[in-house]
Amino acid sequence: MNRLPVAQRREQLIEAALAVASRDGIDAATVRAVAAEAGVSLGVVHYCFQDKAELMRAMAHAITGQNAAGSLAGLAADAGVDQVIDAVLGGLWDGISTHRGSQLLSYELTTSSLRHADLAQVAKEQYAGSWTAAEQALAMIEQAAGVTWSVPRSDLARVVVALVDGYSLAWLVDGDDRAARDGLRSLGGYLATLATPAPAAVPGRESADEPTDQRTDALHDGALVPDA
Amino acid sequence: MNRLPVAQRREQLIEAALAVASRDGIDAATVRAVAAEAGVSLGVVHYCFQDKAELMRAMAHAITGQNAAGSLAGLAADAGVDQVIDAVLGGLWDGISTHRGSQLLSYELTTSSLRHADLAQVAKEQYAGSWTAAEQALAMIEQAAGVTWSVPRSDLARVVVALVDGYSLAWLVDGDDRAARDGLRSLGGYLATLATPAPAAVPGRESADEPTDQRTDALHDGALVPDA
DNA sequence: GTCTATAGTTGGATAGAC
DNA sequence: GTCTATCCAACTATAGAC
Repeated sequence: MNRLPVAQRREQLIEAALAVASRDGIDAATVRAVAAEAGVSLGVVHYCFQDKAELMRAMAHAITGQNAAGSLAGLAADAGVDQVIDAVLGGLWDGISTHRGSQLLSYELTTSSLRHADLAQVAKEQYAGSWTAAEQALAMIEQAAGVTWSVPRSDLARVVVALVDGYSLAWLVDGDDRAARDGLRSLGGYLATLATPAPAAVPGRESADEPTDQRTDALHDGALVPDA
Repeated sequence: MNRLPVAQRREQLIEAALAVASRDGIDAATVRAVAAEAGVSLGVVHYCFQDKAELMRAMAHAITGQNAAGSLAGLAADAGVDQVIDAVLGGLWDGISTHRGSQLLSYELTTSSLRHADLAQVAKEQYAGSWTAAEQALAMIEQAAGVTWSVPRSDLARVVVALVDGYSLAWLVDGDDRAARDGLRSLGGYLATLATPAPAAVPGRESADEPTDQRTDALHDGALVPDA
């Protein structure tokens, strides 16, 4: 009915594809189903996208974009390292657990990408995006809490992404939100373990405690495992 | 050609399904493709399995079984905790990295299971199996190295599985075997952190070092992040 | 028990009217 | 730009000959 410019139509179709795929799975996101969801006819989709793979790539690009955006928001004012870390990880998990379908779709996209040459770039972009986002989050923690990491940020980012992936998968399977949250709090405790007061950034703050004791305490508090 | 008893024919078809799905992906494992791989005609598959879902369930059961079996083997004689842990994790990773297709198929099965009611049990069985296998591996480490964990085994198992999953996914995407191995060695260092000498098992061994210092040293050595 | 043949769907892609 | 109609391929599943 409505006559729209192609670019706008594309956005509408990508949105529809995301809706269908998040709700019913990647296999259900057929060209027909996407067209129906958007309320347009089959031909329109093929007019806007060369083939189905291009639609899937566009959809993947959209979902990784919103994932990256999600983890950026909501960082409180400067507080203790533990509080800042917990806030970031908590916000990250809220974003994940309130979008179960999207999260599952992300993994479906990853595995699909690893099988089909058409989508080869998708998985690489997903993880490049995740690692970058994790590094940025770590950088924000540094800035907000006035600390630096005793380990390269890129290595730390890889651990965080791996553990979040692992807990997300487990949560998708057994739905145990508590276990995931406890696991992430433990990861937070472990991260605090690796934070040391920044040398010059915030003067008049480095007098209280030396890093080494802080580490040991944080380890006992939570480390990577839920409190016994 | 050959006339086989049904049970044997089923095994052959399951094997064929695993071959196709590991090589070309779960979507390529159609009834037709499995029949062709096994060298039988289409009707035979429907004679042995009620429908495709039953074949997929059987295939999933087979792959989780061999995964569990894989992590059991190869545990050296008693040595230091670090050596035993590294041996177990190393063996685990060898099993994963030499079967890329199977590993990817496992994740495809998980996501498929989470979408299709027909396969609802598959993912639950996968993770029940993984967690159990991890707990058993942890128990074997306890026995072989003469230690106990300062944290519930079930919690520890969940961390191990999550991290292995996360690193496996990342490795499937970027193929960085080094990063995965380093990450797992770090996990090993972290696990050693939580191991304390067993109270009564091996007498004449608890005199040297008290647990607390051991923890701190292990943390500095490796923890969860590759050595800087 | 095994095969061929075929029914019945579904999905990707295109042609051509409007 | 949009829609209808259609082609073609691939899939699951079954029926029936041998």
